[in-house]
Amino acid sequence: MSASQFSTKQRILGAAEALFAQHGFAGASLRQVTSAANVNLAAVNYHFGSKDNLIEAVFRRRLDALNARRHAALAKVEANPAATLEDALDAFIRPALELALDRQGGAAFMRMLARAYAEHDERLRRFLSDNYGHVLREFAVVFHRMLAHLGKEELYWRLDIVAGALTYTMADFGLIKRRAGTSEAAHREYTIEHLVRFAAAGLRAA
Amino acid sequence: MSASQFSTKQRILGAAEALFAQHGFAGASLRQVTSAANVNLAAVNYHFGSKDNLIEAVFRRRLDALNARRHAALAKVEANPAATLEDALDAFIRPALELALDRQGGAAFMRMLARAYAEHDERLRRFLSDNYGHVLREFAVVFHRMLAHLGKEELYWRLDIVAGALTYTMADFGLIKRRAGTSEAAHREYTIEHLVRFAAAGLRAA
DNA sequence: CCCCGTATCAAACGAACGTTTGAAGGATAG
DNA sequence: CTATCCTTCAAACGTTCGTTTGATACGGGG
Repeated sequence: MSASQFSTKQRILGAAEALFAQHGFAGASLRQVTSAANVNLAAVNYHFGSKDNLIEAVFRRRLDALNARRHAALAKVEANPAATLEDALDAFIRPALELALDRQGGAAFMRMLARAYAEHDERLRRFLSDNYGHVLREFAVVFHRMLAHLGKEELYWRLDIVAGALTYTMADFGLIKRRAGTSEAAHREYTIEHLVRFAAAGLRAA
Repeated sequence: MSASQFSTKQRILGAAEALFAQHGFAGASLRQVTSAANVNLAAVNYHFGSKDNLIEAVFRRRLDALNARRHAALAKVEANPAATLEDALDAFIRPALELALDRQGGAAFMRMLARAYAEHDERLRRFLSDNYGHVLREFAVVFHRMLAHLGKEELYWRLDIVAGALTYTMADFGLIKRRAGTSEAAHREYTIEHLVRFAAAGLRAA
């Protein structure tokens, strides 16, 4: 049979991620997911309990690592007295972009994340805020220190735009083919550099 | 009865817009829509033919006017030899923000638009591109002239970010309460000015 | 008056949904 | 070998979905 080397749980998570990215949480059915994962329909409820729990598990699988890497990168920025706004933005962007460009469904995950961001679903927002909000708040503190000339209201409003722009853009990156003749590493650095410059210009604008 | 002053068709369009914004196209059912609109379930298929046609009608009702206003504003920019990048961005942003801040469901429409943008649905993309893409291409030409120092690839990529950021942000504006003591007009101008400056800084960044 | 096109209605259609059930497999420990 | 636990399976549960149907009411033009 075509069952892959991965466990039932992992196959479900991978298929769900891809289908949620493509059709949304309401639009992708458990029958589509289990069929794509080559597992029985009942396996979802056996391993995850419910569709909602499956959705949370799909987030958790990637966000635990992403959040940890962002946190570590930000800690290095905070330890460096000469760190710039660009360094802080790099700490935010680089882990996400590396995830978006990996070969194991990371691109699908970023598209799913962008959809979730746009959905404004209250249950999902609370889940994300409760489990991963603290790192984002750490970033907000650092940005506040680096952009002290902006009022708190003005800063939050700009961070909102930047976060939205970055989420949108990185979600698209898995889809954009890179320029011919460039290595993946070069493509990643090129992209990060431009995203950082773009975001920094917007945040600093008088 | 509580039937409003509007026709059955208009009541369906209004209810669908609000519910699509909140729950998405797959997540909002025709039973929810017709119940909120106080019309019979069969009215949707009678007046619009299908759910997909209803979705297109909801877009058409707002986008015809929005696109026309953007086109007119851009024509003024093109007629003015001294026009700046900020003027062109204003022509793009102002009509959308006025729509987002109107009192007749415009905020819901912008949220719906942002969701559609994030969904990457092929059918919907083709519908939007076929019906409203020509004005966006006109904007691209103007931006290309005003940012001649950027390569074509670089320009498109930045426009992509800016369009995403603006879509996201304007979708949120209907939800953000304005600062106390400011008139709606002042709030709108304040917002437009900052969005324009933010976008211009990102587009021009070296 | 009757007719006819428009509009609304309750009711039902088959299909697809998330979830549950109970039996069958398959590995491991005693 | 038997007993036990974890996993998988086909089948069915009740609900909700988009859509269709046929009857009913309404409103001018012949």
